Amino acid sequence: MTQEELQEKVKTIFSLYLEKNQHRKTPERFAILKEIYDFDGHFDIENLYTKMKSQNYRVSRATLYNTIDLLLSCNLVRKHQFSSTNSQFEKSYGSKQHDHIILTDSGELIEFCDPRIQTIKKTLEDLFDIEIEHHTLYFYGTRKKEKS
Amino acid sequence: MTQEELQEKVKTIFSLYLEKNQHRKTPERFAILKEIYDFDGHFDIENLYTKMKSQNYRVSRATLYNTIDLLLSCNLVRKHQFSSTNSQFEKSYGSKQHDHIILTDSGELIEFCDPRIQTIKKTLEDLFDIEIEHHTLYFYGTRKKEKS
DNA sequence: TTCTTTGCAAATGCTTTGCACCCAG
DNA sequence: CTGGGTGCAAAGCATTTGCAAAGAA
Repeated sequence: MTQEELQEKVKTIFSLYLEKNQHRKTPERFAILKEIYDFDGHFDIENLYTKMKSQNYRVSRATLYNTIDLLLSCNLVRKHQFSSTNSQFEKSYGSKQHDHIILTDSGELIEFCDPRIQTIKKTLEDLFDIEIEHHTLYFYGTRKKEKS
Repeated sequence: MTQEELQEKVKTIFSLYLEKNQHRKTPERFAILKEIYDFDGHFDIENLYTKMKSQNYRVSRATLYNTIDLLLSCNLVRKHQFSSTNSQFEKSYGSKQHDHIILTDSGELIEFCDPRIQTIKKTLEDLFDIEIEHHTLYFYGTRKKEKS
């Protein structure tokens, strides 16, 4: 899928979601979606605000928070709490489900996929008779020191 | 281990930690540790503050935050971010390592242990040549609806 | 005595809210 | 037209910081 096809795809998904939930299709909402999907990696509200302001969008933080909530609801965006200060986000459509390792000394972020997390999920669903919608898994560690 | 023995044990651990790191052994620090270990389940700073105030302790939120940081450093307390609003804590010594399921409809919290998380950890350590200190794993879900 | 730690209050910073105006339906 | 959505500024709230006083070493 090209970047352009991805943009079209998520625009359609968002559009259908808004329709279904009787929310209006404002240009702001689609502009924000586009900016998010133009960007790779993690971002926070301030990043996004600055990025859009520098491109001469007229947008407010309130609308960013607002729209991100909608995008979370239709699973086009994922939310993270790496630190307790602010929330981080990333686009989620078209990218593999993954979890994170945070290297606490450097702040570096590693993404990984491990199928065993799905088997744990299944076990828990059966064991507790629940339906699991999503999960968050973070490992915190450091690079191994070389032996001297 | 009785509750009393547990209290003695963690007091000793904390004491040694403070010594080793050249922090002072103030009565406030031990009072806070005691209150935390007297309590079962999760709590936040406000809970703890109210609880201690109602027992006529003279204590400030600043000191609570401060002391909790020390207790986190010596692994006597664990920190959680269930929501993005505030941090939750729980005592960690003498209780099995466990992870959490959050039932988003009721707010109910389930604790579980799954050894497979340790095998994932090992895999990652080898794969990325890192040392993992700890992790957080939360599953978010709902009780299964009965078929009607 | 010395200098860390304390309580208090003010400050900070992310997020939410109130409100008048705007515009999608 | 109408009511939901927007930008802006103010308010909220958890956490951090500054500072004078207290007290551990």
